Amino acid sequence: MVDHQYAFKQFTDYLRSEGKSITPERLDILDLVLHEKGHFRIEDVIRKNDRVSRATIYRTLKTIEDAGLIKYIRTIHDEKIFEVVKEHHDHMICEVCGKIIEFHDPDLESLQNDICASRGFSPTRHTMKIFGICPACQKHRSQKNTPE
Amino acid sequence: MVDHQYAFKQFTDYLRSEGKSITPERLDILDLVLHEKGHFRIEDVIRKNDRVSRATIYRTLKTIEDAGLIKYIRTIHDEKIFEVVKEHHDHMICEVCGKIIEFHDPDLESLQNDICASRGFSPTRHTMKIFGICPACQKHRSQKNTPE
DNA sequence: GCAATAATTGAGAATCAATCTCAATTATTT
DNA sequence: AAATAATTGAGATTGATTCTCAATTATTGC
Repeated sequence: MVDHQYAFKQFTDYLRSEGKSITPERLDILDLVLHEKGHFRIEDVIRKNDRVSRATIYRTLKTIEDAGLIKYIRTIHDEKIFEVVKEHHDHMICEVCGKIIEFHDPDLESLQNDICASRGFSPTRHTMKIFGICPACQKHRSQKNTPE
Repeated sequence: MVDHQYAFKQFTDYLRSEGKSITPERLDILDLVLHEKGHFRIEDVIRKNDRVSRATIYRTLKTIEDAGLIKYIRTIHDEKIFEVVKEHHDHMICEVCGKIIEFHDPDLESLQNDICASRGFSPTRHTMKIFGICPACQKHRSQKNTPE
């Protein structure tokens, strides 16, 4: 879980450092976003909020993203899915049910650094997505295919 | 480089297996795509082709993608960039000049399989993008920042 | 090869997410 | 509290992509 108070401080610090105003709209959207469980879409934010305009929601999500508090990934169907940034992690995406599983592997991180170093590339960040079938969907499948 | 003749066979086989027609439009687009050097955008195909309609280009690129001959990645600016599928590889993307560097690392592949196995996830494919600064842009930067 | 059938194409309309415009409003600065 | 600067909202606009459907072309069965 993310510390809301800390996130708000990070956000307001960011806004001040950029000479941007601290507005109720921006704080409302951040609050809404922090209360989202896991992953959410822009339309979720638009639907759940009856006060802030669509344009401001788009603008504000970009601002929150610039502040480093949220980021998005793309599903197989090219949908933008946002999430609150916690510690760095990568994603497994189930092709059957769409479930997004987060994982982190230190070996993967160091291997990536090695790969970059050997090619003179200076990495700032990366994304890795593994598509496949999650454990639950594997079970369903084998049940379906196994006659009794 | 990709063997064009083999690619055409793979494409026509795919079309037949799906009950789809083999049309000059489809073959033209595949031919154009195979002649693209490296990475290309849909608008490149639209511009370079004066015969086939925009709608058919969109439809056909999707068909060629379904046939497994091309795929796309997203840049930092969310642009769709297509490429002809060769052996599997991942990407480094320069945040300064936009250059796309392909790489392949067997250790990375086996590590991914290990990670999936330990979580009961059955992988079908993955994408990995490392964002950062390419060797050439690093050189430019250090030159700029170094007074003479 | 030829008719019957099925699939594809093109032109432009439609859609959809995202962005822009600009006057009205609100936050910040002094 | 006034002056200044930034933001907001409503709706228009954009731009990429998809859809529609009549006309065209490919495939199938003889």
